[in-house]
Amino acid sequence: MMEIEMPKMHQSQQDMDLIDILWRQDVDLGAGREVFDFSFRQKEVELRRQREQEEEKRQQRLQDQEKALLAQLQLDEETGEFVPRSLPAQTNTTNGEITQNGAFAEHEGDALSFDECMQLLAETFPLDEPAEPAPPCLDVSVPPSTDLMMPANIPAFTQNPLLPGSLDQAWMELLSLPELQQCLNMQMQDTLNMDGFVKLSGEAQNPSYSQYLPGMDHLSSAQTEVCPPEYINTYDGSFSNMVSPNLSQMSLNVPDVGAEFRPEEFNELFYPEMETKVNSCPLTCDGGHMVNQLAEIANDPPVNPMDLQSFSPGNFSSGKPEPMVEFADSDSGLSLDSSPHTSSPGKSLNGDESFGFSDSDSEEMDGSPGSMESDYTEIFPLVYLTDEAQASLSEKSSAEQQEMKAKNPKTEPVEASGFSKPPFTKDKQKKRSEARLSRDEQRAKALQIPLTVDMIINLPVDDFNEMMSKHQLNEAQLALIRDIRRRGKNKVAAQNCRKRKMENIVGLEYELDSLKEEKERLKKEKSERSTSLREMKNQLSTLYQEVFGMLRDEQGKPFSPNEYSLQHTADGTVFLVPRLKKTLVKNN
DNA sequence: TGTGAATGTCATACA
DNA sequence: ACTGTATGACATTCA
Repeated sequence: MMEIEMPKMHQSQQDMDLIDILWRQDVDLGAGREVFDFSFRQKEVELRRQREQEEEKRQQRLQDQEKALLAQLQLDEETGEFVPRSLPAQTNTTNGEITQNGAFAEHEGDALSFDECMQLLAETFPLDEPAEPAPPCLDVSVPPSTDLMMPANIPAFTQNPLLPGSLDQAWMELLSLPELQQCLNMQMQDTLNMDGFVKLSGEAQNPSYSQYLPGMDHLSSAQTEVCPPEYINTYDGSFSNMVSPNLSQMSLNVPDVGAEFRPEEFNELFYPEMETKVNSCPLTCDGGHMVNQLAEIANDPPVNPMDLQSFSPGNFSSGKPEPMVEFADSDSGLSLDSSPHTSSPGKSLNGDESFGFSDSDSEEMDGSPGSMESDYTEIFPLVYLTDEAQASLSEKSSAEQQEMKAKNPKTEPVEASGFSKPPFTKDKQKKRSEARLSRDEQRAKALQIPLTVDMIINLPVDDFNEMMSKHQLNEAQLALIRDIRRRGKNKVAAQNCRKRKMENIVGLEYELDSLKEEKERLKKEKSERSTSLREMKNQLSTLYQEVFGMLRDEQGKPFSPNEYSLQHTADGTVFLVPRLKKTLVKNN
């Protein structure tokens, strides 16, 4: 339903992002999404003009870019993972292609500008270019249909991270992919040829990205191969500036915008298409035809699924063995609670959930079988983004993907070298905590919260409030910040609590041991005293008998023990007391 | 596959 | 009323 994305232009990027989020969340906005996009066409015109101007500049840069491309291709040859791809016949049209085109054609205004872009691209980057020695991505074994499908998907992911400044370069990167070029050409043709569009079915509108992710991975890895790390790195920092929630998911449209384009313009121009394409892809996959192809791609030896990690410019979480989960998440706008792993659906009160960033959602991500969220978050340390990011749902996924991607280059080499070795298995426990933290960071980034999680959690109340007042934050952002702060503090509190509990336990155990020792000591002392007392009594008895035996009466006779007894006073004086008399005395 | 440990998160009470 | 802290309970992940 929401898959048929209407052209979305914004009064402000933030507003539109919010609208987009709500839209994805099926929140009733009371009006069609296009209502919010009225400025789109106007901007499109502006973009068109700007593009023309920028075209010249881009032409100039073309040669340099081609050089870079060649270098990248060289890298591919070194890896040996990629086999030169034979360009599939453009006439080869798959369901997915049609769907994409249809979806693409859905937006009349967009279609026009896009056509121009495509033409421009075609002119700028002839198909024969990519036909260079080491066509990057796809293995020869990959079916042509796959090529058709994949370019639409992958390029978008790689594209996202591009910085405005390096956009043209990144674009060249993308263009270096034969599949992409083909796809672009096909789409252009289709766009020109197809007046109508294929209305997406419900299925299509509720895509299961997992189906084509393998292919994505494939391309991603290819892309990785193509792009030198340093080259990739150039995109990471600024990617946030131009990131559109959909961009991360979208496939190919990005490219033809001139390098001079500002990120906003870029997004505005292509966002609708991107989104449409994203949605359309699943439909294609649903068609079943593509599924097999994708499966083939996934199984394609040259490309290791984990190569995605190397996927640089911060788009995708492709590092995940099972991209499906990630997409499910990114797809959260479509079906947040659909996941069976949702720990507590509808539990969130803070609004995260409504934006697909709810805890439950996160849990879903983590908990999903095969989900590597925590793992890849570990691998891809958080990068704090600027304010320009979007607040849309898909944005979140894109943000995560970006992070993952950004981190990928680091882990990539190892994993790439050892395919058999399962990734993300080292220091998981340690990484896990990091991943947890980064999850909130991801949320914060997704909602373009201008504060770091660390700041949010650790700032004193006054400083925190001051910081909050410095930024204009919407409801969702405020809610998320509150949750992050609450969770962060509670996390620390829980850690302290457990620490104290353990300390208490240790202390009690120590005290118990001490008391046991004391008890033993006292028992031993008691025993000793008893022994001593017994000895003293014996000595006293002996002395008594000795003394008593020495006593004699007037007649020289010994006293009878039955009639007399010895008693002594406190001063040591001893008396011989008759027992009867003593008894009488006692009685008295 | 079951289990315990570690950790995060939530709910709640309290200061 | 709001915020922070403490803690029990539960969930998740991993070895």
